[in-house]
Amino acid sequence: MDDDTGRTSRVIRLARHLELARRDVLAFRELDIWEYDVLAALRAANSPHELSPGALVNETQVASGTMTNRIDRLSRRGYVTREPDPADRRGVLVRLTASGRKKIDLVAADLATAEALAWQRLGARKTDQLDAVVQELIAHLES
Amino acid sequence: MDDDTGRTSRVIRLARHLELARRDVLAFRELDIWEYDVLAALRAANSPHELSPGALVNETQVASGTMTNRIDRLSRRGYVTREPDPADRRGVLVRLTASGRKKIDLVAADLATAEALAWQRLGARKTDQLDAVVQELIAHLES
DNA sequence: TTGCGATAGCTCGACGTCGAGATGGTGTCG
DNA sequence: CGACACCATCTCGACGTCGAGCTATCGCAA
Repeated sequence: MDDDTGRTSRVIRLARHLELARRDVLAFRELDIWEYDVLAALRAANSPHELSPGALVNETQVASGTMTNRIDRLSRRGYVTREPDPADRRGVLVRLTASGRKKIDLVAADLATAEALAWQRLGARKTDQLDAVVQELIAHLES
Repeated sequence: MDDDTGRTSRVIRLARHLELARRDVLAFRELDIWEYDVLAALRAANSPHELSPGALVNETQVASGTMTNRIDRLSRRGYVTREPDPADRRGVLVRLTASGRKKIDLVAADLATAEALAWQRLGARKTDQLDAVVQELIAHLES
């Protein structure tokens, strides 16, 4: 099988499996995938770990109304707060709380363990090949 | 970059790009991705090109109520019909119409052209490597 | 045959997402 | 300094999905 449509479909299907596996790992910590995505984006921002809703929209590829809703729910859970942006009064900065940071660090460790194990079975040679190809494709598609 | 969580995230992100690209190609023919998925599954079934709603649920990984809704809309569009299953009076067989078959063949050709072009840029060596890795992973994950 | 647990597909209320429009703020140009 | 085009975020109604529960049917066991 080397038809191009099939290959595209298989990559999409693989990603679906990976997301499902991720969902299962996160379920142990009572976290949804979208919560992980938002918290991980905030964690990656340095210092006070804060980003604007707009930046989070770009990172996670959802509509603006969806992000408003998600920030609301994360803040109800105590993982983030909405701070006024000192540099732009229209703006808001979503900031990771101490509790949110503890949470994301915990689940990130879980995920790292689980996924390291999964990738290990493929062997270093093949994961390297995969990395090279995937990164080249992403680099091209995001330019 | 060779951390395992990052690799997983990148594969998921790549799949998202591929789906978006697919969406754009299908948009020219006024077809949604979910419509393509259902019609393609039916097209792959041989002879009268029919499958039960349950089989379509398995193929496309959506909830049963969602599939009912999708079959309704596809049948309103004239692409499929609901036939009684002669072997089981509870059952239904969703059958591709002539119009539906024409449609799926057309868009499948579009997709093949577009994606052949895209993969070509990667080079045969790398696409082969990708195929090998992706197929091994899928085989493992689906067992 | 009759009883009954399993199964197929559908119904429908709850919920999340989308995205156009509203609101208030910014900053540039004459 | 106004005027105005642009921008960030939130609001809210329309829509699709989910999934538990329903009805009709199946098929096996007694």
